[in-house]
Amino acid sequence: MKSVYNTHQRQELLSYLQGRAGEHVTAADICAYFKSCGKPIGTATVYRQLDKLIEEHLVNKYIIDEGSCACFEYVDPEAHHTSCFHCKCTCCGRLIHLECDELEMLQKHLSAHHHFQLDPYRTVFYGLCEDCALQQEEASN
Amino acid sequence: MKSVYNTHQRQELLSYLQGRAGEHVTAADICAYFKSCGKPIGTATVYRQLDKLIEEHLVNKYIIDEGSCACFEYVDPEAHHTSCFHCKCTCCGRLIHLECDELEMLQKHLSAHHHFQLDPYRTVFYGLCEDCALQQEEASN
DNA sequence: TTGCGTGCAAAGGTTTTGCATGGCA
DNA sequence: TGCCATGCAAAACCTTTGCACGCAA
Repeated sequence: MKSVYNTHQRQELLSYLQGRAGEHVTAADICAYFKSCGKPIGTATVYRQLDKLIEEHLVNKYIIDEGSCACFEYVDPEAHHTSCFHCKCTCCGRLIHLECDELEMLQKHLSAHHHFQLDPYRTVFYGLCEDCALQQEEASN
Repeated sequence: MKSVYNTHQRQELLSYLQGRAGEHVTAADICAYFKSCGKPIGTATVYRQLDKLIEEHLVNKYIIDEGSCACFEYVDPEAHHTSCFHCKCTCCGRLIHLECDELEMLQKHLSAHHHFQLDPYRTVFYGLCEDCALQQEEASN
């Protein structure tokens, strides 16, 4: 039986993440934010709290690229969970966040026809974002 | 105009990867292998060559878990028809090749509705293969 | 009071980079 | 010859861990 202490840091962190629901935040972002606020939170504490919030299903963790850092995102436990997918531009590094029914279809299709249970948290679509695709077109002309 | 030098190290590395097509290998594995052969290849060289092979679409990179190291795997360029997608089981590491019209639909959908040009070579679907999904179900019962 | 949480610093691991040398074309 | 590739070591990077102290319950 593990009790959860409602520390000042935990409250601040959770509140910050809730305020950015729908955005991706890195551990470094979080540390930088609280530092700039004049109420810094230790890096280790941020990671430890994030781990706990993940276990409580209040936060999701996304591994976009190895070598770069992980992204975290608040998930509203009340909201009925829609699958969230990510597109990463291999050119500019931009990360695009998608919630789309068609993509849930993909999930069902893979399950029904290919017996593969897609994990949207791990899966990242790589390609070119709109801007970079346009730039490459222009460059080739 | 970038030319590719066919160095001794590149040949050895490619040959090693081809011999393990269908398996996933880490950079550390590669270094250890060549060291044990008495013809060691520098770590930096391994990473640099892998990057090049990835750009040439001769090798795919897989990120199973953050914190652990990336996996690499040879992909037969002949086997690449129009659109070939890869599914990687995050449990057993199995790699599944998919050719499916529905997945081409996905590509078109992302392009049309999200202005994102999907790169099928880079993109890997992560999730559970049939066997591992069944095992996890049994385990939870 | 109990024991979990915090912060700092140091360690851990993989990957990247600088620079001089080596080798392919 | 010109340029790319290599190797070594050091740096960079994110993340985890050890330990003493602080603080919620």
